[in-house]
Amino acid sequence: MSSPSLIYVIGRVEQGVRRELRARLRPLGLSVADVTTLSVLRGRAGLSNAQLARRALITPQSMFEALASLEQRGLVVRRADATNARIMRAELTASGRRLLARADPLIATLEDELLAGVAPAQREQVRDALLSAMGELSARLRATTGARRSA
Amino acid sequence: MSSPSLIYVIGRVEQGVRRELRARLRPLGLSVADVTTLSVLRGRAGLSNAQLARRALITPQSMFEALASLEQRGLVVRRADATNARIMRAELTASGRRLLARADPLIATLEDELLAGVAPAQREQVRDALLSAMGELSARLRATTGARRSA
DNA sequence: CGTATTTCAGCCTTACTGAAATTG
DNA sequence: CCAATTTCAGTAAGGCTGAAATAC
Repeated sequence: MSSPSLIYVIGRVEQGVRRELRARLRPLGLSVADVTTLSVLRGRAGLSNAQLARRALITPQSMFEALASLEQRGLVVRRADATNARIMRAELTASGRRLLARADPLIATLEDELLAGVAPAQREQVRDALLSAMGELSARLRATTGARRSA
Repeated sequence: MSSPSLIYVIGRVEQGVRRELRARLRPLGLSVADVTTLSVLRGRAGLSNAQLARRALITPQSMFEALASLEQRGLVVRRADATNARIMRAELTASGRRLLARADPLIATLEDELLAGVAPAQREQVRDALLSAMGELSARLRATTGARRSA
């Protein structure tokens, strides 16, 4: 295989990342999906389930399950929106914030190990390229789902 | 979120890629895992289950399931190795090769769409960086599993 | 005997589709 | 009535651990 497709390489890397992450987060009692959701909420407190789903590029049904689990464990609280009683806005609890803070260095370490052989300037380019791809995918998801407003 | 971790971005992109791929491959009756395995076998006929697993960065148990399904559908054949009757070497059948050929353009198209906003020179760098990361992960997997010989 | 491979069995994570209820 | 959100229920994809049998 002289030139494996980028799609293939991304898949393999993510697979390995997921495995490593899973193993390292287990002692904290956190799954990969947990940390993803908590991280988004830290950057953007008060997002609704639907908004979170759009951000994470998954369906609202899937995000609902992740959120429910986090709420049950007291890592997240959800309160009805002031003007729309149907919308539940979520944010981190103090304990959710603390737990996520303990996960941060584990993730940073893994990232360093992963990119050990990549120059810093290249790392920037990789992130930019992937962010661009994420934008494409996000547009595509919105198109098929019918959602029109972004978070 | 001004600077999302690369780990996070890779996860989101792969998530979206997987969703798109799944939808586009469904008409062919192929899963993402199917195509991954078939692609590896096209490049390297005669790999054993254990070798395939190491290449794909998954456990031999997981690869076994994927292979069994492919064999059942006649897309792959497996024959005992000449010198070691325990080892089953796999390769594509004619129909497996044909089906994979029909999947190729779908994947290429998705890749183009994904990288629409990324310059060709940058694409190279992205692939190189991810290949480097894959190497790190591969070494890590081998370390914990105890496998020593590469495919 | 030790090691690698294959294989079986059970389970977990994570996401999906479909559909219903609520709210603005 | 329509649109968006939340939520429940069932299902699928994909991978994991543990353990047994086989072959060298």
